[in-house]
Amino acid sequence: MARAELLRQQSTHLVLAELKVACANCNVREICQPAGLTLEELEQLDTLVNVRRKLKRGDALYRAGEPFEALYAVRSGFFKSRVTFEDGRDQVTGFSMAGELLGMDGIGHGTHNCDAIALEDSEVCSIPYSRLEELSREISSLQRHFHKLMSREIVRESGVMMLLGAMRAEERIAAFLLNISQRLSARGYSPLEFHLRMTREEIGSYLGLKLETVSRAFSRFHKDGLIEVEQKFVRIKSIEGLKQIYAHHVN
Amino acid sequence: MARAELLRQQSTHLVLAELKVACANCNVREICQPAGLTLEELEQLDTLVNVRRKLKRGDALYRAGEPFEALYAVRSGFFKSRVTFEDGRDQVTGFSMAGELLGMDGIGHGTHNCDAIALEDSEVCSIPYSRLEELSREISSLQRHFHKLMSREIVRESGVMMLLGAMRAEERIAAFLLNISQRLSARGYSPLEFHLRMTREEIGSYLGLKLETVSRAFSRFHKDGLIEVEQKFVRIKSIEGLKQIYAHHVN
DNA sequence: ATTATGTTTTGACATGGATCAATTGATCCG
DNA sequence: CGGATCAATTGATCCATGTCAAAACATAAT
Repeated sequence: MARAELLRQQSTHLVLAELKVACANCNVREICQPAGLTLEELEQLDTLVNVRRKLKRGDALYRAGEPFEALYAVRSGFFKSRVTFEDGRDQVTGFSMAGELLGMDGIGHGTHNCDAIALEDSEVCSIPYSRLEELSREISSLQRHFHKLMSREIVRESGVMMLLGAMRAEERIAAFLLNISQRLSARGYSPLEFHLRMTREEIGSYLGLKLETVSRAFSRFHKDGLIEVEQKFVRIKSIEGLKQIYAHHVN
Repeated sequence: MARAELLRQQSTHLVLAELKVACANCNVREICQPAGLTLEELEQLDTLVNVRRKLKRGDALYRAGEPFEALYAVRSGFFKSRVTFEDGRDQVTGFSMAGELLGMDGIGHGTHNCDAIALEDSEVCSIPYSRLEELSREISSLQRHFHKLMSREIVRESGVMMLLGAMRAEERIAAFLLNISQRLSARGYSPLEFHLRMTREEIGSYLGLKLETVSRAFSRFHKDGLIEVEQKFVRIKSIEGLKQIYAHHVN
């Protein structure tokens, strides 16, 4: 065996070993590690999640139109997804934080349908889609898990349609804050204090509102004692108060 | 073998035979029959799509909260999907016509997330989900096909988010008409003349508008010579004109 | 057929959120 | 450090769409 080949193999083994350790310790296991895997299956999984990628704030993980090859598990950081219209208008379609899966829009037509932009320095694990297909034919719990993630994305989006189609400005913004709070909480962060990674304009785009309206709602909530805001830092003073904003509204 | 058991088997065979014929002639093959299947695989597929169900106008195919068991291929007819809010407000999240797949929202949490209501007498084939999982582990083209359908649902919904979040009333309605036209066309119907199966109110709910706004837009389009409308019947006089309504708008 | 119920159209008016504009405060960068 | 750029707040005004109401029309029920 040629010396170069030996070196390459060693280096590959090193990388795999590192990853194995990394995956075992990964704090965002919920994506790549469905429950009830055998040891053998776990080792196969190590061959699935194979490449890490670091992004700086503002970098695109992928862009609309690029060929689709992999899904991405967010390990750390924060992303927005955005679709752009022919005439230049765009719409933020979602925000993704650590532990969430990105890129499922690309499967249907083989090219990405939206841009995924890092809102802070971030790190993702890429999951080559063809390998995921193979493995999920062999490991039924992986298959089931993956289907659930896709379906939940569908459900998430109908929730946003509800926001956009049937709620008024302050309701949307209260729902938005509660949603962020709940997702952070599910990942072990404080549900009551957090830094928003996106601008008022990006929140507005996501919610179908102008940035001024978002800002005014924040001020209003502050005046009513529901939150404290200082730039991107938010402290929720009354979860219940926020919930009432839209629970309360009659028809 | 007991006589009853014999009878049951015969009857099962009969049903399967009927279905085989039906599936082979089915005009909405795009859901259940990915390209490139072997004969053997085709026979397996016959065991997948096993039950037909007829619905009258107004019937629910399923309702939010019901346990999820199957996906449904619309064979004929027309459905709306609808999510309902705690306080009673609801939002139409989509319309489904023959050849489209319904129910993918249920996979993620094991219960349906929305109601699917027949807007006219309709017929569906049900596809038990557990069987689909099994089969798509064996037939990779079926697996791939199913993943594409789910992904396209995600993409469809981001398109609706775009409508709701970034477009004005007349743009939304022009886009809606063009979308219906294009889907009918893809299924061999006239793209220029069709019956809307839903009310102005349902269109409005889907588009985040009030029924009066929908009605006024139709009148406006008629006045401008873009369409003819008579109740639920629509004739498109100028596809280009409709396209310009939103292509035209500058930021 | 006749009545009852639901759907659509159209007008008059109200309003929530957009737009325009000015100021202040952050953050980046040479 | 100092200027430049970007983000956020707040006020004043406007307008697209919602709301309310009435009439015409369509469909279903008796």
